[in-house]
Amino acid sequence: MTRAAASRPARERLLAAAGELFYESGIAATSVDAVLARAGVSPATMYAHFAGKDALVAAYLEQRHEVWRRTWDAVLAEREDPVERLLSLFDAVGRYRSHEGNRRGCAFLAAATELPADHPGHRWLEADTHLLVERLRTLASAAGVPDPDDAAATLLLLYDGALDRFARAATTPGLPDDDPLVRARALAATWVDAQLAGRRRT
Amino acid sequence: MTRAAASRPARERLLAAAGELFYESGIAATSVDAVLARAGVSPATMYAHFAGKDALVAAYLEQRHEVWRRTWDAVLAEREDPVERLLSLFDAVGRYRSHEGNRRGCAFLAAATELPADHPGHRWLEADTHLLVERLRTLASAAGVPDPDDAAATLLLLYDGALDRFARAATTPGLPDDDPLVRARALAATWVDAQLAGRRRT
DNA sequence: GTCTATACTCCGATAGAC
DNA sequence: GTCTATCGGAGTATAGAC
Repeated sequence: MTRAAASRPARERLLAAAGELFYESGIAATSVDAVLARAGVSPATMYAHFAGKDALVAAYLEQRHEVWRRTWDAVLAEREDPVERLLSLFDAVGRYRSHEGNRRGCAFLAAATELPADHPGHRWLEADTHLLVERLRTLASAAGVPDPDDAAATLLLLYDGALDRFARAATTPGLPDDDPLVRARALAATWVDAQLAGRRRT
Repeated sequence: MTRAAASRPARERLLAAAGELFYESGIAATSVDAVLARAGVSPATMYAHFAGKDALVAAYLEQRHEVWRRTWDAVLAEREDPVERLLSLFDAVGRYRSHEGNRRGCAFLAAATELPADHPGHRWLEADTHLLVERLRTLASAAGVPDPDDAAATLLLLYDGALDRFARAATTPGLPDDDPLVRARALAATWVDAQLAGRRRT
């Protein structure tokens, strides 16, 4: 019984296995063999679907990017208040994490430290940052924040901080257990309120 | 001319080479051979000083931890105002980065995503978090912040966020160029002021 | 499309001389 | 303490049959 359930197509099983192993153990530390074993796929089949490990890594990152984007879309679709829409970033992270079962930090930031500069997967790291900055800028503008660029930079800082705290908690269990997302969201809300109050006074 | 200047002892050259390569290219992606080549040291010499790659990695992390701690110590020694001492974290990061020439993010968080849970270097990742939390808690208490645990958690979040923005900037150059440390420090200062104002009113 | 078996490179670590 | 030379194993990728 070395094979996984072969009901789903091989490509799908490979991506699922890669998603778990790359995220849990790191990309460089995960061998192709390990992915093959978990997916229950032979080497030749994998190389029929992906040009090599680099291509598999890129597909893994693309998959995460798409799921994350759709998760945020879904949360946004539930919000009407402009400020709530701006702060939806933190709610979307919470939903993404609970849905995907992510215990560690941000897969894209982890990949950024592991991949060489010319790796094909780099495209998705840039796409992640681009999505965050552009969307935050647009939402901040719609919410009436005076300086949308400034708002995007501030919320991105709080977002990164919250995700890194998850990574820290994974290595050092003895930390205070409060939810970094709640903290980051609260700080963001306070900051946005101050910005809007400043605008009203001006 | 494949050898580096052999003036310094081999162990020192190995640590210097490891410090550059592990940080720039990642730990798992850096082979022992690459470290040996840059240090101008033969394999046998390295294994006379370090039990293996894991031990070299642990020594690399210990070295970074010590330098970082001393840098923060030096900045703290220059500050007398309790609030300035609490915020010195961000100034210390700035000095550490300019001194060490770090263009990427936090070496400890990067290592946390790369190293398996039982790696000997894990001790220094915990030491890093422990130093941050304990020191921030003590400094916050001295500054008269009502809830020192809360303050430590908030400043740690801003600290992590700033460091991650550096990692992001390394992968996506098209971002707004402002200094994340300045932003994080400003947010921290505002938060601390609000805490102190709240205490005075209470 | 998928498998078994294998080629070949690179890595981490060691043996033994000086 | 330091070197040269090399071993054993793991890793990525391919060949060829079904």
